[in-house]
Amino acid sequence: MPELGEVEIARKHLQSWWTDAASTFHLIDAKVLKSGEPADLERQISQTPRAFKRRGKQLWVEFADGPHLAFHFRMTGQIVRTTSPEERFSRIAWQVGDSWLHFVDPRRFGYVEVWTDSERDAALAKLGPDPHAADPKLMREKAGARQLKAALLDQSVIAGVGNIAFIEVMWRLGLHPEIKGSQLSKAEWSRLIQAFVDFFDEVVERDFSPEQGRIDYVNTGGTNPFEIYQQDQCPKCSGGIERLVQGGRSTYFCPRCQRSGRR
DNA sequence: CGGTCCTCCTGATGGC
DNA sequence: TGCCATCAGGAGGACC
Repeated sequence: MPELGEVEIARKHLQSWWTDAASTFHLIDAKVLKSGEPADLERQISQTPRAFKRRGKQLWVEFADGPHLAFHFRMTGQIVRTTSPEERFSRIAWQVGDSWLHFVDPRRFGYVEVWTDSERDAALAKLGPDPHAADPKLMREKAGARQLKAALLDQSVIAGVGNIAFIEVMWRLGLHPEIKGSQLSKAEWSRLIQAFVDFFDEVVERDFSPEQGRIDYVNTGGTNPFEIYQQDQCPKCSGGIERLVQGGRSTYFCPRCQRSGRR
């Protein structure tokens, strides 16, 4: 799944579900293995994991010995636990005890990589800090003259923010979505960063359950738990939500409640 | 540098 | 019912 909160939930799920070496392994769609050989993947997945780690939307698993396994979910990837080796859109399946774990990804934008230590370090070097570790002064510099949306979705500036988090947080702070980073003071940058920390904490608090086998949002027939994203009416003023497109991505916002920084 | 468009892929949804 | 357009949580690259 997509943003920091859902990836953190996937990390916690793997941690509670993948407690032993896999006994059976199926690489159902070899295309999802972006780097490394199928044999490398099978060898690692058949070991007992030592640590489950995450930065932003990047998840990886470390083992006592050998390379690491990295997961990136992009738009529609997620980790699912079932009792069957058959699962719709499963690209990789492995059996742990009585459970089957699946890397499920209908659109196949997501991928898995086998990482050496130096490959891991190189991948992480391209990512900015998680929101809780972000420095407002540095953030403001790295945002440059761009619109906030472009800067915040740039994973090298801050890691983990996606389209939904951007939309929800801008509404919470009353900021117009077309505002530029340079229009915000350092104090306002601090509030912005804290709002992302709060938003992602709430997602994990609301949606993580060790027993729950999957998460379904908006586009998969599930519910929409968000206040502005793909909504019609503003919860604050009851006015209509509007939609605009920035960099090819939809932005939903309330033109009455989000006037701050309006151009 | 910044903005826009396209691409990867497969589905759900709504209009006609 | 069928057909077509549009949109979808991400991100990299081409191009102006």
